[in-house]
Amino acid sequence: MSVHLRPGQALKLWQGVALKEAEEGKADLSFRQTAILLTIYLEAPPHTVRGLADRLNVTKPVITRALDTMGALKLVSRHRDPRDLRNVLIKRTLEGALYVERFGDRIIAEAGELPL
Amino acid sequence: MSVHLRPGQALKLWQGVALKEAEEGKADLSFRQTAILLTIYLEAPPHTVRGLADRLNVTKPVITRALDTMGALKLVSRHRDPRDLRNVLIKRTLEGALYVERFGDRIIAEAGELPL
DNA sequence: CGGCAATGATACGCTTCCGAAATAAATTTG
DNA sequence: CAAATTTATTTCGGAAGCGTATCATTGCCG
Repeated sequence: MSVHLRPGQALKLWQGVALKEAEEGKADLSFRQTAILLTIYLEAPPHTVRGLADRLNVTKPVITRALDTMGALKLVSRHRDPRDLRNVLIKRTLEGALYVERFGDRIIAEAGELPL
Repeated sequence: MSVHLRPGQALKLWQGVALKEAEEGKADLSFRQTAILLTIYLEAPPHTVRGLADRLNVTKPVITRALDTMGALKLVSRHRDPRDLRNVLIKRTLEGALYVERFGDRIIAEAGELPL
């Protein structure tokens, strides 16, 4: 049983989630920010500024700024790496985990309402 | 055959699309902008500023500004309604249609690569 | 030790975006 | 026709984002 989507379904799914997120969302994250957040929460640590910048093919200030805003929203946190003080390790937070979980639920709910 | 997603799959799907869009995307649209764009392209016209503002539960200047930037990207166009000159009708463009179509394809491609 | 590389943050000028309020134009209503 | 309503835009001060370039700190290695 693989995940099959027709074009109309895929776009409708995305629209539904974007609509709900835009309506009540505190965040209004961009594609970049969303990619950063989900990468932190879905891929294995450790996550560093450099690593995320390479992963996303963007410059380091982009990551720094995204971490600033997401940090203010308590979605992620930063800690200096004790083993190499140049590094900053990006850690997950309880709030961030809840946000991501709720986001996943929203996608699933939208998918379930798609016309067949 | 309904569209079923498990939490991990849903989030991985979103991450994959967001990653690709962030990597090579010219736009880096926010949730709001994405919702506006997809609503214009998926729902039946006519679309007006007021209508979109109500649909998204945001203020009108938000729509005006989004149309400014998306218009600059040629993703949508604006035309005065000849039957009521107060209204602005938002129309689809060729570029926008191609963008949305390509976006749908990207979602489908990501969905197809999801682990089962 | 001393120079060099690597890492993350910051500065700069600019663009975009925000919400709230004010404005401009067109239509409807009394 | 004048007044009130509707629609979209503009303005305001302020926040946040961008890319490029530069800094400060840390580690590495000869």
